[in-house]
Amino acid sequence: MSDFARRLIDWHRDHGRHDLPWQGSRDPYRIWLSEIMLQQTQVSSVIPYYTRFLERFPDVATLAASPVEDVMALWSGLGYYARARNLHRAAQQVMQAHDGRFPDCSASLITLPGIGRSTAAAIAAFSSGERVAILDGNVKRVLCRVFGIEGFPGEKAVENRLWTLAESLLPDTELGTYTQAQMDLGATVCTRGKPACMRCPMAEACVAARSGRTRELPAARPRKTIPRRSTQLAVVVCNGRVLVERRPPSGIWGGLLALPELPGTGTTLPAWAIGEWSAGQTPVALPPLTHTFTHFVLDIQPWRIDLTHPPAQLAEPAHQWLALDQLADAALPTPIRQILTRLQHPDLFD
DNA sequence: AACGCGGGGGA
DNA sequence: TCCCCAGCGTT
Repeated sequence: MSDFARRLIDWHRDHGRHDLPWQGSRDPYRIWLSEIMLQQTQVSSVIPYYTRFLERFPDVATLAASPVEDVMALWSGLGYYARARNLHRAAQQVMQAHDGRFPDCSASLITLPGIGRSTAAAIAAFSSGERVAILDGNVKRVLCRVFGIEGFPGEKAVENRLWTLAESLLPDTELGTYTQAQMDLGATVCTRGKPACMRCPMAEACVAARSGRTRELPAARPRKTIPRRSTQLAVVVCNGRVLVERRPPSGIWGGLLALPELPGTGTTLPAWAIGEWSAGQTPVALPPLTHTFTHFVLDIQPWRIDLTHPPAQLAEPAHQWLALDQLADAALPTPIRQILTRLQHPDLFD
């Protein structure tokens, strides 16, 4: 066994995380769910979602048979909503192609939507002990530092090198422990900001630690200036309900409920929109907010429009009325939830 | 305010 | 095959 793997497994016994809700089960369904939620998302954020999700969808058959809207609603607030859609599709694929038994080998897992090479390996290692390498953000950071790998890990050539390295380090046994140990080391010791090298089992051998270069490794993503966009949203309120619109399946907030967008980028509401929605009432500008995505910054100007009578029919089939006291259960992205929560509790600052 | 994070899909 | 996209929490 590589010295790397041996030290990691020994370290994990006393210093790894052993109390996560998805540990202690070899059920690939549960492990799969946790791994999908953990993509791009920290453990502490995932835990309450994971618990709620399992209560509502205890097995793959239940998940596959449920409306995708229910899945989206339980995912609301977690981000990267394509994960939820893929999760639902994958559940149906398992029912169809695998007779309802969730696969536990990486070759089968990788054919399911939302599961790539690293996630397939993680699920397989945890549920069946298969000897396959993972390469998530934690592992990339650890390998770049310990072995002094130069270059941005998102770059193809660097990533290929990391995959080869990760495979060369695999132990012959204890794949589940080894895999968890890598994740734990990256998450609790070899962190991005201030790594705790004093507590690290690799410190003596680590290129970055020995040369004082933990800040330089792994190399940062090349900088790009991100664009700024602005949008105006209609907050049409009637009888304690608000008009919401189902977003298209892909793109920003894909599949979630959001507020209808008003054309124009200025700070005044276009005249035609006033006619269309407000039936002569004066729209009121609500406090604007700024939401930051990875690739752009979005300035949002919400306009409140109160209707005394609901329109005979909604303008678009994607529109529906959402009761303001049912926000908690709705599939809303974070900034929309913020606007509507503020609307219902004007005295709360959240 | 900038950064990091796995996989899908389009170029 | 490569590159762009996505939403939140952390720093």
